[in-house]
Amino acid sequence: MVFKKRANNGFTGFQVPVIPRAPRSARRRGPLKKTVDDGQVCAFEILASIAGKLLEEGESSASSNASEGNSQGVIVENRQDEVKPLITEGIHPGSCIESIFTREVASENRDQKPILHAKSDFSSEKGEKANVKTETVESDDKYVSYTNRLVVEAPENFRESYNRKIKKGFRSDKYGLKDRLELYMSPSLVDSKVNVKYPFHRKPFPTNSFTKDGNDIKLDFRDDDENFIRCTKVCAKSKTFRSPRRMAHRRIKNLLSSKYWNVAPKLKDCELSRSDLEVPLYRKRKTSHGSDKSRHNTIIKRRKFFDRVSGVTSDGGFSSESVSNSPEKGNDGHKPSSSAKIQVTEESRVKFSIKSFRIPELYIEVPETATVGSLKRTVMEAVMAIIEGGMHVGVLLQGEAIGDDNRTLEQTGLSCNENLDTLSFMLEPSSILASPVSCIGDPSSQCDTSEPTRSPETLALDSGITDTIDDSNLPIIPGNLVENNHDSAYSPTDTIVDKITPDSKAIVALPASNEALAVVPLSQKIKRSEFVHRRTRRPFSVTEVEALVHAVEELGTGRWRDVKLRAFDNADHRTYVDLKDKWKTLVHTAKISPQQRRGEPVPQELLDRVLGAHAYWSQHQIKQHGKHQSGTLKITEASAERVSIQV
DNA sequence: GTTAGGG
DNA sequence: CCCTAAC
Repeated sequence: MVFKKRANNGFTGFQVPVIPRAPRSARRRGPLKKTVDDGQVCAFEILASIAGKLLEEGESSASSNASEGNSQGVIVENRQDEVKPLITEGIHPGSCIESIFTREVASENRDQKPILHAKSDFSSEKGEKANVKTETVESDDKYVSYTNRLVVEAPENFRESYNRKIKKGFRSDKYGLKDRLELYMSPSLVDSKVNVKYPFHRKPFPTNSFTKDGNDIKLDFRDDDENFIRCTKVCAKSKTFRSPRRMAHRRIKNLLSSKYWNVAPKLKDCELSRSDLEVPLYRKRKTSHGSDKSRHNTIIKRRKFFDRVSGVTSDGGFSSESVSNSPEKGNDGHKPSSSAKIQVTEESRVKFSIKSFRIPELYIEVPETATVGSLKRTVMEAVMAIIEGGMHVGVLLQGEAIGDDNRTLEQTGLSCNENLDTLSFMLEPSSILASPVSCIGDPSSQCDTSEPTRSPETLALDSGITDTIDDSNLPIIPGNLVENNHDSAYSPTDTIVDKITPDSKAIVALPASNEALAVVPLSQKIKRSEFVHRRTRRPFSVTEVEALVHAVEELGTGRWRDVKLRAFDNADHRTYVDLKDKWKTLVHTAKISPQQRRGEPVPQELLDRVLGAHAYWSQHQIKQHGKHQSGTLKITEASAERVSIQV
């Protein structure tokens, strides 16, 4: 494994892959495709490709609209007097691809079930037909009565030939599909607005989507037939997972459940091969990576990067195998260059198999009208944002970070089964992006996770990072990151693992072999991380400003908690301190000339109200003291007054 | 835990 | 947005 560092930029191992020119959102998604183990995203991508292709070919306006950009969705207004095909969409054979039709109706109209006719003629060149059926899921959401899901199942042979074609290239003209799937909405749906979503439509992306050439890490994911097959299989059974039932969920919180990225490295084996006793006691460090082979290398099987939505399985992502371009590629292993000062009396192998990394708590908010597709993208971007920032690995033993990176596994007690049970790995984002994604505010606005996640911060590790990290015996232990390049092998340069807090958004890998343990180690006794990074910047939208102003007008400027509760109770990412700060800047903004203002312009009307409220509460704060509601000011005059003075 | 204010 | 003193 060769992690190279970029000049002055610290550890960049897990930054975004360099993907050519493409919309950011598209780029972000890239890496995921090949990384999903269970194939879900894989399926999505395939579908996306097909859909994209078909849409390209499609003549309908809906189709062409949808194929633009990332195609968040197309709204088709159904006319009463006609039954017209709403969409033409490609379906991934063998999978339960959903074609999401949400019907937005008021609750009183719920009895009027939408009818979705699926005219299927999804057949391969050989004439194998796919089964197409629709399922209508009744939503418990008031505004989305029904969601129709389209399920397409193709015979095995169909699937395979299909996939084979896919494999040859997404741009192939032949997908083995003769016909398209056409959906008709029943006339009974008159005058209800029907959203036709293309949740999975995306641009095809290159096969080697997670690559970084040059001096940086190169992660190369390549699918093979096996993957595709597995992919489809899994998809078939993952229906429920993708059920759009709750697509209108107002706030999806704890979407990914686990509070930390803890997960379980499955420590299958802990085998100590006693065959390497000839290893020298003192091994001279070699900074040249891996020229010196040895069996002392760590074996990490490569897996996919993500484990469903909720999981980043890492072992692939970080494994040496993934770094296919390292000069040492093909080498059986590398001498643990960093072990120079380590006394190795016998060489043993400890195998680590990290099953997956889960994603920490993510807060996501989307409008009720958001599509499942956009939700997925949102989650995806949130996840990618975290990953892009780069990560570090820490090792926890029985919940406690192993601080001494110079110790050998053996010395640390990691070479015996007992301890392996309580071993956990931890990924820490270099830049915190804990929960940056949200789409509250006006629903019309695109659910665009703006703000590219801040560029990875330079880490404390910076100076300590090695130019190359050998795929040595401790590849996932920070010590390697820190030590390799330094002769002072014993200098306690380890700062990472030392302090990690439960809310440090760390990703922790836990032994999967023991479910019970999967929850244990991280929660306690972990110290605070030094890598407490800033939250991502999230500019207030006009809508939010409006809400804030309104609340302050009523509550005054000294009750931020109340303001929060009243106006931002469901916006978890806005703390009352945030609101207070925002108000502060609002007041400032209102006072300066429009030319000096930056960011999304706040309507002057709002700024006027800000000044008005500010003035009012400045004067009335003292009087108000104990009282509460009475303060509901009528600052109309005050405002005007103020404005005239100010302007 | 909240507020208020400087950074 | 962060940090923290002060309550």
